[in-house]
Amino acid sequence: MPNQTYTISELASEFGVTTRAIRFYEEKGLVQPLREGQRRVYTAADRVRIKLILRGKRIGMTLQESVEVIDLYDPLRNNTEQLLSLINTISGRQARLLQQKDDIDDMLTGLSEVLGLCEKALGKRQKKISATPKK
Amino acid sequence: MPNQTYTISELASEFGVTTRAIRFYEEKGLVQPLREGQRRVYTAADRVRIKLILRGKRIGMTLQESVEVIDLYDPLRNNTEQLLSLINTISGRQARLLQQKDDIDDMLTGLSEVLGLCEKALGKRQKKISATPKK
DNA sequence: CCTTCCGTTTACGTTAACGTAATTGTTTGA
DNA sequence: TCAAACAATTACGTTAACGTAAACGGAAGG
Repeated sequence: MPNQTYTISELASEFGVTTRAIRFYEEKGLVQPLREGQRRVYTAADRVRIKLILRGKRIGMTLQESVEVIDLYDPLRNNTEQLLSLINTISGRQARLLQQKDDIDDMLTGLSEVLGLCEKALGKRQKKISATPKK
Repeated sequence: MPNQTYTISELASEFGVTTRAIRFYEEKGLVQPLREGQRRVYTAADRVRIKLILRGKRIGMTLQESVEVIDLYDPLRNNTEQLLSLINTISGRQARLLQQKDDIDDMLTGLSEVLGLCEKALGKRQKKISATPKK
């Protein structure tokens, strides 16, 4: 079954968003589902696009930025100038992503430290508790 | 010089934001600089808070989320219930951050592939060019 | 036949995070 | 002394990304 299709509410519930959101993405030109009469019919490719858009959102990209990144994959340009500019675009994006990874690592480190303090504080209490009669 | 202070425009230019943004953060209660007459005077602690807020922004957190995370560090709660809830909060946040790292890694992988294709395409041209007379 | 579920369109509302004036001090170097 | 630079307050404007509501259509089931 290679050409599976999806309804809007299937995708909405799969991705945990509202149908309104998906229609909004269409308004903005991010996806262009087929129609069966009035009803929207989403292909596997549409589904992937939406998935990538939501991935972008999770790391703080705007919808426009997400499509920009997605569009880096497709038409595979021709002339040298375009290729060089594409390389620059990609490099810039990679730099930002690496910065984000650093930010995340810093935050994770901080949270782990706090977590350690919490457990230490709880540990003291647990000792007290475990010294009390069981059950 | 342990108690260095900063003016609003110093911090603004250091962090690459506008003074309006920093005043906005104050409106929202994210920082509370001292005053010297009318003028705002920022301590090193204020500066760090702003830095952390901007770090949060870079990875897609709202200002409120950023302060929530920052506030995880300070008052180091007392009773067991609070500690357990704090641990849950932290764990949830860590999970989100790990998800974000995965998202970023996926995107980085994709971009590297496209970059590879670009360079391959350019390589072919370079061969042609390097076969032409130099200078 | 009637209700109950999808689904569609249209349109106004909302929140976050500032931008952009306009106006009014205050200090400071020529 | 006076303009230039920096700061403050007030207030309206803007963009993104949907939320929410109203009103309507087809189809499926009891």
